[in-house]
Amino acid sequence: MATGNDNQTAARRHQRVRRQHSNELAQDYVEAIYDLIEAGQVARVTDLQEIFGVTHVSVVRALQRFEKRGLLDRSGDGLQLTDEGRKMAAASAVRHNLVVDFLRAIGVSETQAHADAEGLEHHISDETLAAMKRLLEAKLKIKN
Amino acid sequence: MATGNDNQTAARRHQRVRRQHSNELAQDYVEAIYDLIEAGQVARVTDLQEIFGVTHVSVVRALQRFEKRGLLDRSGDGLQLTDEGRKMAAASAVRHNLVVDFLRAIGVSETQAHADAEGLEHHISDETLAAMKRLLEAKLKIKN
DNA sequence: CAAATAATGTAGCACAGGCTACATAACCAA
DNA sequence: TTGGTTATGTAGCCTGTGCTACATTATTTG
Repeated sequence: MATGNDNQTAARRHQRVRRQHSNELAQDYVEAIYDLIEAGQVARVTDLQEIFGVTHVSVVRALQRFEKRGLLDRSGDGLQLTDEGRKMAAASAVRHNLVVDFLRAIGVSETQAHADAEGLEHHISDETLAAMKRLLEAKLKIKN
Repeated sequence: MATGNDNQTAARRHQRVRRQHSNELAQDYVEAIYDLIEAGQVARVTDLQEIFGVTHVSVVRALQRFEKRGLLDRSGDGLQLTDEGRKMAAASAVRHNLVVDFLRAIGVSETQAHADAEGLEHHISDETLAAMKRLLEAKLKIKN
């Protein structure tokens, strides 16, 4: 076919998805920490444990990895993001919000839009994001 | 906010994403095997190794797990799907194709649509899928 | 036929990301 | 002050999903 469905192309696509997976948790963590700080709270292990629905042990282990990766700083009282962590969080937030808005715009319920966005946001290319943004703006224009 | 952003809700969303992840590989495998068989080929370890871009060892280990889960049968010459495996493959294929068509419809390139669909298809709820289908049909109507 | 190649398998390692069980430390309350 | 509760940490286990290294078997080819 003309769809680029040879094995090599498929392999590249699957490798990309695996790369995306290995970044998902980090993005979710920095985003959660970012949101907590934005809300004027001190970001703690306990908060993350509740947000992600895992034990505090899983949170601590993840935070250790992410600290090593230079995304955050656990030396002080609450969790702090590094510049890189904040950058990643901001990018994730933009992506996340755009996906939610887009899903809402095509008629998905608030609840489901938020739920789906959680999984989808990590697998959307810049090109697709741009397409969603275009459609979102076009749709808004129609509504006015 | 009214978006259901309390911790418990967030936890449920993240737990759902983790469940989706634990099924992704199985879905990708049965879909690949299904496609090979549909194309009149004998599905072999080698094919999957090329399609997924991993070593044959990773394929063999994955196949062992999926055989235990009752999704496929490795007793014969080529790989065969069980009824359950075939059912999963068919469902995945429908989802996958709809996502590709939808992305194409909103202006994403063929190449990128196929690439993104690979990651997205596992995280889309029935509700969102239905919304995409509606928009797809509406768009087609406009085009005619 | 003998040697190379392809296909498949096993052994054993690494890392991510879950978990329980157990140890502290700090704080709060009777 | 002593005894629970909360927050955080470590030790150590499991599973999934990658990997390399090393068989084995079948097929192909000089």
